[in-house]
Amino acid sequence: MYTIGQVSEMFNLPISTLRYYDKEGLFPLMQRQSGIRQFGETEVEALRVIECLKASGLEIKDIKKFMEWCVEGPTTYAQRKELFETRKAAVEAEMIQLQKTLDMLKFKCWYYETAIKDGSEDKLMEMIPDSLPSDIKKMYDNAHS
Amino acid sequence: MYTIGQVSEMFNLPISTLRYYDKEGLFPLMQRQSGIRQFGETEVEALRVIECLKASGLEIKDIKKFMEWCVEGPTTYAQRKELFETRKAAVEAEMIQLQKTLDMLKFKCWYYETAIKDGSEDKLMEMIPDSLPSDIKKMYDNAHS
DNA sequence: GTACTACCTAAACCTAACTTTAGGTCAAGG
DNA sequence: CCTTGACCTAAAGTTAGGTTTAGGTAGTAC
Repeated sequence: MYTIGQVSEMFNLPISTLRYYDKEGLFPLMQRQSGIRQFGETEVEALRVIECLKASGLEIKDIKKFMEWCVEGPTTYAQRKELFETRKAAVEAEMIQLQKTLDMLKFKCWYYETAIKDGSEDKLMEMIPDSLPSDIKKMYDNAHS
Repeated sequence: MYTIGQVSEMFNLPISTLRYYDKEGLFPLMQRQSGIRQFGETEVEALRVIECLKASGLEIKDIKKFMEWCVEGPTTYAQRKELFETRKAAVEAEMIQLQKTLDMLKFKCWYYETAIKDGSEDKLMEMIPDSLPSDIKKMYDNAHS
């Protein structure tokens, strides 16, 4: 069993955040000892799942719903599985988007490196792809597609 | 030249968002024709960069700063390059984090699939890794590391 | 000439996820 | 005893990134 302060250190989360999560119903089974929260293994594991679901883009109120399903027992296995499948698809989609963003950023890094080396003097030049040599424009177009 | 409505359709962004971006100073060179915004190639290209920087996690006020650097001309190439290098690093870090999240989600999908097949009846079983067989726990631990 | 559409502004409103504040309990140490 | 530290609550405040509202202008279609 851990106090809220210990869990705060373990997860590097402010105490206020843990209390907020509790208020939002993310620890439906948490016990109290004369008013003081007692974080057990269940709550610590719940926090790991919370961080995962949050990182996947799920909102607090939907994480709460998931925690309620957990309390309901095996009858909700299918719903829980579906939730994770949906989150998996969402994260995969986000990674594809992030990869495109990364390609564009790499192009921009290369672009400014080149611009600095060549000591160009065009104002806002990086915004006018048509003015670039065709091989560079190709790299540019790839970065934008 | 495009109207705000045309740009809204091109980028699939609400008109209100474009006006908000303008108010925040994201199109420092935009012209007006008797009060009406005129989006030129500069603004369209700016919007592409805005979407990229936003997707990289940059805040609006910092995107504005970047746009001001663009107006200042070649003297700010180094700062702009550094900004993109920083964004690149941020996105790379986020992708690593997302990959970890994805591993955990995949484990959870597999976990519930197994739980459904085996028809287990443990309440909150997915929160008690110690109760799992060691080969499964290994997969679990991998997913958590 | 009037209805419709697309544009405009300023300012109020909204939401999620926290954080801060103000005031209170309780156990241990000096 | 009284102060310090760790816990508690309810409620107000914060921030980013928009969206909505209310009221107005301007060009075209009938």
